[in-house]
Amino acid sequence: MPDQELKTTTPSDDASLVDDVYHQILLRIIHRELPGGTELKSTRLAADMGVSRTPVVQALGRLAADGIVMQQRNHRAVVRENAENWLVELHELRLLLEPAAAARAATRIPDAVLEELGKLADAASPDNNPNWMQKSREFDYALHRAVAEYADNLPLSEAIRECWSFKRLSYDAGQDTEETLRNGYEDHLHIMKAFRLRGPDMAEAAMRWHLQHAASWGAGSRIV
Amino acid sequence: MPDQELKTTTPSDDASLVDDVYHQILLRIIHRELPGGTELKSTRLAADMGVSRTPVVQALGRLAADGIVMQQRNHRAVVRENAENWLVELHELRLLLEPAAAARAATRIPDAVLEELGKLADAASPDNNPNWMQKSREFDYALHRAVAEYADNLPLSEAIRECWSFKRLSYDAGQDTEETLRNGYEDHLHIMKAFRLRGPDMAEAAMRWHLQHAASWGAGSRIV
DNA sequence: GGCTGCGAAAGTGTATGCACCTTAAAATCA
DNA sequence: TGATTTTAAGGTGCATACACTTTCGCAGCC
Repeated sequence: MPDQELKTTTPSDDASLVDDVYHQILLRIIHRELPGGTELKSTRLAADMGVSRTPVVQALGRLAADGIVMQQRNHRAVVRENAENWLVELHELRLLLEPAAAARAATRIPDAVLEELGKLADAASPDNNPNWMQKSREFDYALHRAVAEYADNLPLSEAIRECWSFKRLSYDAGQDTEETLRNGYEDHLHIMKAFRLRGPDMAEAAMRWHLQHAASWGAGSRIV
Repeated sequence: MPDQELKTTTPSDDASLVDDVYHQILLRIIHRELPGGTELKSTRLAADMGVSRTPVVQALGRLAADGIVMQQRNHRAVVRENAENWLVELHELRLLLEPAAAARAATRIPDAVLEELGKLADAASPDNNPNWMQKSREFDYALHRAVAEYADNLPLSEAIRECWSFKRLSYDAGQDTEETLRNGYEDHLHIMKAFRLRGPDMAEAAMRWHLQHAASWGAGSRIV
């Protein structure tokens, strides 16, 4: 049992081995290190990562549920064709989900939450703060997460949340430049304004603009 | 040559134990037998179902990934509030996904597949066949599945496929009446016509009509 | 009586074991 | 040689084992 535990991505608990393994495999797929068609053997992966087969099997199960990997009973899991483009294609899905969610959230998000988001927005203002970039990412995340939560539809929320769990992959890889963050910040303020005015259509439009805008500067095109 | 004489379990096992467990738990949640807030202990569930803890843990992991259950490390999984309405709320998600997918599929679905679907449609015609109801369900499934597949966007396809994996729960519970099937059949023919004409907007409209129509006769409202 | 702290019982995450299935390579036959 | 059967190696699904964590009941204490 070669236990080569690198102190990399896990600063503390709350992340189980399964999550860890899941992300590692996913990253290797997206990096085209494990291209479509590759067979993923739980034994091999377990040995490579220095863990037992159990968490690997669980991670593969989740990847299969996500549709990133295909798994026939008693057969090895296989990386799905085009899985490398997952993050890119995901952007189109967000374009379907998030504007609709924003419209729903516009009339439901509580004032208190709105105020809280406003504070985060202030803290993230580029001309306000030295490390506004990190704050801006936090604001971004909080805003989209609030949209998901107050869309008041569990499957929709979860679909969006899952999109974001993938999006964070590119975040964590430090994919965003100062320019994109600044652009995003402006868009987010528009969404906030729509929320403050409680306008579903405005919120939907602002969100759609934001996502299409983001696509134009390559939010999904150049993933890591 | 293949020695098909096996003694273990049921002969028709293409479904693993974890799928089985997953569905059982989900059904019990939707039936409100395990209402929101209920703690799900892998040990108890395993004992109840007469399996080991391993497949139960995996099933719980998938339910957590779906957002139906929440799971903190080293804590018991707990059924999410409002999870009982999952299938109902899912319909709204389909309303976002499937029309868009139909529009995309309209220009991409191959002629051969269209023809194949046409055959299924004929076989499912109510005034054509004694057991048209079963055929109609098959046609329904094949059509929606084709929409997902030829939308040509992996995450979108998978989101739809997952919606359907849930929808089948109500199917399998024999939830559909002759009336609803007949209504659905008509709608499906319209979608087919839009596909044959290669009209994205038509396909989108036909699919949207179908889903809203279905909602009106309670496709999701009265689940099992 | 209500808190607080402690210890046993129960639960969780992960590793390991085992029976069966797949796969790939060796062995056999034309 | 090339096709086909046999066999060994390796993989999969599930069960079980075990260290560690949480939960819960029950003393003692104010």
